Amino acid sequence: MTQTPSADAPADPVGFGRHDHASCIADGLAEAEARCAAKGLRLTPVRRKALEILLQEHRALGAYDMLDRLRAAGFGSQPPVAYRALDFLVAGGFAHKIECLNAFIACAHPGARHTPAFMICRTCEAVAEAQAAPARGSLGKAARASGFAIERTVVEAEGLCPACQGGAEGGAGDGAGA
Amino acid sequence: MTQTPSADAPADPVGFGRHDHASCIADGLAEAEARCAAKGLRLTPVRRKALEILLQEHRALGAYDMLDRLRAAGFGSQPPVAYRALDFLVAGGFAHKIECLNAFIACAHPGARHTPAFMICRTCEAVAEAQAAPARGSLGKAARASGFAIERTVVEAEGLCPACQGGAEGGAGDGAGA
DNA sequence: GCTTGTCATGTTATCTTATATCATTTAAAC
DNA sequence: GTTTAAATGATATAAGATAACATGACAAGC
Repeated sequence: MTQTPSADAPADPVGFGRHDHASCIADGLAEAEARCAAKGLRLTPVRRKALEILLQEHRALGAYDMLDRLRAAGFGSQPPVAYRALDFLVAGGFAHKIECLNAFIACAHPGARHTPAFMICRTCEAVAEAQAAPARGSLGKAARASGFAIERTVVEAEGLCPACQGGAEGGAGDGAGA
Repeated sequence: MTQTPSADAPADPVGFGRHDHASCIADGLAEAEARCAAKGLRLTPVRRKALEILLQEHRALGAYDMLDRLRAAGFGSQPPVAYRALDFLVAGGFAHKIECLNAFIACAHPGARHTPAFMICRTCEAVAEAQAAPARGSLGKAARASGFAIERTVVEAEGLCPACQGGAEGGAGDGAGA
């Protein structure tokens, strides 16, 4: 079931479009280190490793998948190990939880105060993060009309990414252009 | 955007504020019966009871809460009993799943083909359903820009309902009650 | 009436996701 | 170096969800 990308795929099929994935990881870690230093947060080894694991894929990872990988990296092997690291990353804005998958993904816009929205491919499981402004649309209108005070929003769209449309739905195909 | 309060909301967010709750239940059941008859779906006793249970509250119910109530009503007591009834209701558009709560709620606009959005009070747990148009806002823009084809959206807002703002957070107002 | 196919239900078992709790260790502050 | 707070390790269990199979209800066809 596992598709282990990034092992031998030169161009990552995930993330909707090609990009310099190595810099995704390096930049994400550097950004997290800088922000933790600035805010007095402690990016401990297990937390750093968890973030690195998330950054390796543009897809959401379940807590137990994370746990497996942390264990493989020599960290503890009980659920709280993964959940605590993930909680830290989410609280610090370095990762997000995808509610409809019960899974976690590295934040694509760390540092920015933002309201994330996610596009989730149901075939290849790639996830792209966009900015949402739900409070400005019909939801915001309904909230104002009813007096509801929005504190946090969850916006997730499930569908097909460019590579998985048009019959190439097996996903993961290298040659799949847009 | 327009900020006209309360006057022009096309679909009122049932759940916050007082209303004839008895008719919520009666109307919901009648609507479901009519739509099942029209579509050849079977609203069996356990399914009907599950819908009635959901309609009794403007808040989300976990599958195991549902199971408890179904058991109390004389139906089976194993998880699939609740999950099957809930699956039927969700598939038929009579109920929705609130992803960030892992819980279920009766649809407030049955019959209408719609993209629901939810406002969830973190204090009293009341949930109101509104209409969303996520594909028209920044999410839709991002989807078009990246070539992502949206099939389903999850839009949920967590915050405080009118009754729970301003110190009266015990849910004293009980806007959804009786 | 009986058979057959289909859908729904009951039940067992198991799997996945998540948290409470307490002991121990590490890092930092003094 | 001692104190203190935070982080980690480990055990146990709660909560959410599904797979698999047996039984039952009911309509269609013989």
